[in-house]
Amino acid sequence: MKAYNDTTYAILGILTTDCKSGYAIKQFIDRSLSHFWKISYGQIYPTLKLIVQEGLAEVNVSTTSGRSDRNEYHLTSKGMDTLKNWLEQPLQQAPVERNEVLLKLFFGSYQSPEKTIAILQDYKNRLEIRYEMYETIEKGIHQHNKDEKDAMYWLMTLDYGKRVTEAAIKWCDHTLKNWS
Amino acid sequence: MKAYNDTTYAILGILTTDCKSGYAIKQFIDRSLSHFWKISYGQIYPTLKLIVQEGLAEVNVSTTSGRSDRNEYHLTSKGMDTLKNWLEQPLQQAPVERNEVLLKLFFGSYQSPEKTIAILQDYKNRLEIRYEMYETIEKGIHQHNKDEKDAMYWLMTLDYGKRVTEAAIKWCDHTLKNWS
DNA sequence: GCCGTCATGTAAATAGTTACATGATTAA
DNA sequence: TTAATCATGTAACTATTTACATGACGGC
Repeated sequence: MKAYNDTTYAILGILTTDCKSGYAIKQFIDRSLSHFWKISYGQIYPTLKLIVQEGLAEVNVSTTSGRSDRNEYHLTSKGMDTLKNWLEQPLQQAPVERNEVLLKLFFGSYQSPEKTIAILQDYKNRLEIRYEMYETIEKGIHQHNKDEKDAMYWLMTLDYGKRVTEAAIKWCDHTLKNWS
Repeated sequence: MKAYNDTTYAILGILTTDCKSGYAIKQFIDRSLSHFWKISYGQIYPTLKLIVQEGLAEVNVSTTSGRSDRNEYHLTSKGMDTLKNWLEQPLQQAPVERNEVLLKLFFGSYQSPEKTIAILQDYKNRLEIRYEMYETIEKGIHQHNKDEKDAMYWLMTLDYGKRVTEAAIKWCDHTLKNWS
């Protein structure tokens, strides 16, 4: 079976929900997937074109009064098979997360401790904002998608985000404490 | 002050250690930086060329008997200033870590629970291997770089890796328990 | 009339990996 | 002599972001 990149599979997956247009996909990603996957329009539209070319989805124009026309993409059975096949494949080598904070900290001896502390404090603030965002998304799922069979899986990914973010916040606290 | 990409700053930072050639930089990254930053030769050599063009380092050929000639790069004061200036800059918007496991889990309802469990188990194994790698690097720093002023900072980045990985492992356990 | 949202798309630039090419030295 | 390590580099490809271009509709 032909292989595609993960971004293509992400879009195939989203097309199983009721997000069917490029615009709706972008919104879905920003609202529900953004803690572990981001895609820009510059990737979405060309990828949708590819998906149709490959026969993984069919497109039809939906005209709703009071709205711009939208292209609706519907998975074909070939598209669904392709998605399921990818789900079954073993994990690829995990790409290393590039962490700008750690990179700066690594060379911290060329900087005053005050500056390093400021960076850590800033990072901690960002992590806390992120944690709150996860909780907001979580509440949204509990309220609006409680019955959906997908909801449980979506909540698991959020739980991951919360746990890892919490550990990072604790590391900030611990590291900051070593200086005071 | 002119801006470069983070990979360029990473290389400038490494040139402050006693790794002075492209080959030595690659080894240093693979041994000490690989848990949060990876760079391939395809980036290192062109970037070193750029660094010299920009006057951030000077190159001279070192001939050691019984070794191939190696190009040694030495930071200029302009290079050192550029590094220090970057260290002081506030953090950029943190790029989202793309996580293939979470992406597959997100669409887990299109797969049998057994397959999902297998993916989580596989992920947990990888995380455990990664955790052990961190401990190995940590021991190496304790033994060989104890006196270096950088060592403390290097250990902090490893502590981050360990804490975050531990949290991810616990999430795997917790998520797997929900199915059994 | 203007702003926000809905909606689709492309071009150029940037970033990064992979595969390839080359060649010296050393130890088994 | 052959494999491993040291050493440098490029070309092609893949991935991705950013900035731009366009336009409709609804509400203030």
